[in-house]
Amino acid sequence: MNEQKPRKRRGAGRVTLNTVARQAGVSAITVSRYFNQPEQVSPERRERIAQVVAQLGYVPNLVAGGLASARGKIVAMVTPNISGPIFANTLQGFSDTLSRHGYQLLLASSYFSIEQEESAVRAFLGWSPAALVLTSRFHSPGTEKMIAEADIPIVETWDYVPERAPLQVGFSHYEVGVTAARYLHGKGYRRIAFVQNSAVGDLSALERRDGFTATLSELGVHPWVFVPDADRAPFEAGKQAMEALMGQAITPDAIFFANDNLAAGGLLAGQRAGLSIPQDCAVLGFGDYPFAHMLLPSLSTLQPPALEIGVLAATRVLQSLGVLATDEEVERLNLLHCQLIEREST
Amino acid sequence: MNEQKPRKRRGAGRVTLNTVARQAGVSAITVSRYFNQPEQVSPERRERIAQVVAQLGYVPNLVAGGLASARGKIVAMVTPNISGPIFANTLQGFSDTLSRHGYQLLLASSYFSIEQEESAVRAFLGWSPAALVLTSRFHSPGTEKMIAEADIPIVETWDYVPERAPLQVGFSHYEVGVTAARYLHGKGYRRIAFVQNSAVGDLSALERRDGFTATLSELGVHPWVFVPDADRAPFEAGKQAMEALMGQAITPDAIFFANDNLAAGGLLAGQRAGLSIPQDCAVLGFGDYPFAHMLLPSLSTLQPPALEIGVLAATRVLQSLGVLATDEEVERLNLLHCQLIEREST
DNA sequence: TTGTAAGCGTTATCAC
DNA sequence: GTGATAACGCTTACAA
Repeated sequence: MNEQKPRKRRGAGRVTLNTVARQAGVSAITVSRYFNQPEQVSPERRERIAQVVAQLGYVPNLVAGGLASARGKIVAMVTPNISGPIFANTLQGFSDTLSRHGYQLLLASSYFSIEQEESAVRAFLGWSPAALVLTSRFHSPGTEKMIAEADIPIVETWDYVPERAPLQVGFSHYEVGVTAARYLHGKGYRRIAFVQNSAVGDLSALERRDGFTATLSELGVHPWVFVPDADRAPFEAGKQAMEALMGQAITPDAIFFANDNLAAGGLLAGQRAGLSIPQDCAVLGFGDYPFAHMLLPSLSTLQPPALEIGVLAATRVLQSLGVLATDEEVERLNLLHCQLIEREST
Repeated sequence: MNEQKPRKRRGAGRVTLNTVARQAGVSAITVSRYFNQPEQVSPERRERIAQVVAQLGYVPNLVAGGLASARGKIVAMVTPNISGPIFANTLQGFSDTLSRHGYQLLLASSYFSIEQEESAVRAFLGWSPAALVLTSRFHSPGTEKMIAEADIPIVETWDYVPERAPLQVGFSHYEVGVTAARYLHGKGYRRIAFVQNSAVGDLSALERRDGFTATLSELGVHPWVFVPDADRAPFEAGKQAMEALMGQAITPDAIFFANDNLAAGGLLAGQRAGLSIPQDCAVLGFGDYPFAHMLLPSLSTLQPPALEIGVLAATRVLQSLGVLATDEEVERLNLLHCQLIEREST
């Protein structure tokens, strides 16, 4: 067991606001104002303080500031995962927009588990963040309680549910399903299947399915739904789906996959089996993952406004905090839309 | 201009350690111990406190704790980007390992700019994080100064430079170049080119180039280096490179691209021009991006230990903090290796 | 095992 | 425009 490196506690020797104040011959609060409301400090003192700050290499202690003001310049975000192709762009847009305004990002991932989300939210709240951003609308009762009581702006992203209390920045997954169904039906396909995501807990994907199947039924087409084994990686699940579907007596002429990873697996499995796509079977994905345009044939898909969600969520947060100006009240409902990207696979 | 939502300052009504202490009939410090050294609190009080905490929904204020102890349970990380395929896995591994031990991740991206990195580091230091993790060894003088003076564990990832002071968790990019050169030469290729990254500031990619060209020279092969236009997206830059290289009088029989995005662009441009790969020209990438195995032909590439870097970096951080046990001193030098993934494109 | 007292470094409040 | 003073909610140090 190694010993924790001994660090002097009571910040002995640390450069504080007081050190700067003494050196500059002003009071601590003036230095504080120099950082927070510089216009309230006379130009001469401003210059003097700037000098001392540079000379001493003073870095404001934001922890102390956060405690004193009960409002740290931190925004917390919980996302299902970081490394996936979906949420990464939202994260990037969110983080960049925030940091441009001096806010820091506290991040955790939930892996689509509402329990993990709850524990992340609980830990975050201890840092009294300026705002909290969640992904999707599905939370544990504990999380619901915390966000109801938290006295900070809460934003839910990716989903869009007007009747919920938090700010909404997202799109309707159901609508995505509707769009996909109309599109495939409009292209003349009539034996149409949906392939579900193998990741348990991705409830939004089920809404896409519901919109898809309901619309097909309305159009008089009986929709197939294929559910891959729960433990498979998406790419493998896509393969499994394609092999299973094309091995039947009656085969589909178009398949809508719950996401592009599944679709890519399906695409390759189809080609390996000698199918020509889209002639024998069209393939439609969801997500417009980075590789979608690199496949052969390139993958038709629905592109979610990922980056836009991140930027807009950050903007609404900053507006709620009064950092960014708004003409009127902060827009609570922000409905964005997916874009159908037609490529070669349909 | 909208007004900042008025929030009570002096946490009026907020549930604090003292509220809990009063309710439980103990002193504040006992409640504090209940959270930090539960074994020092008698079972009866422990149970009583647990009850009250649950009943009041008390959430410890980590900001106050951080200020008092000068050691917040936050670890800060600066990465070139979040959404790219490269660093995302490192980030994920890092974040997950940390959060398993109750530490939170403070994150910012630098976009390969040492100025942005410096400003992120400065902001982070204000939160007095328990540790700081950077990507690569290239920093501004200001950053160097801060990390030299900061009294916390510093880790540099992805690069591996034993002579530097911070903990190193990474691999040798130069060695990657050497491996690639030997591999292509060993396969019998003799007219070999390197395609540089279009992203300015990606200095590690230049080290791969150096290892590659130096090794080829040693092997008696004259290495080509193609530099795409600086403003192009990687995929487009790869296309440009392939078209330019194959348009010459003497064409290469193998190309090593600085990363898989470039390689994918090259691959598709080659196929579109009617080349068969690898017969007419072999293509080797770097990164093993998620799509590498989905391409047709699938892309041979060098796979960096991305996730492993993240997990190991977090482990070393936790060991340095005494959270995780170590037999001896914390390993300062952690050299990992890339793996050559041979697929169809070579 | 438990408690008391004294800060941690900043900002809100109010007075000048 | 500037300053003195008292918090913010917790943990360290020391005592019992």
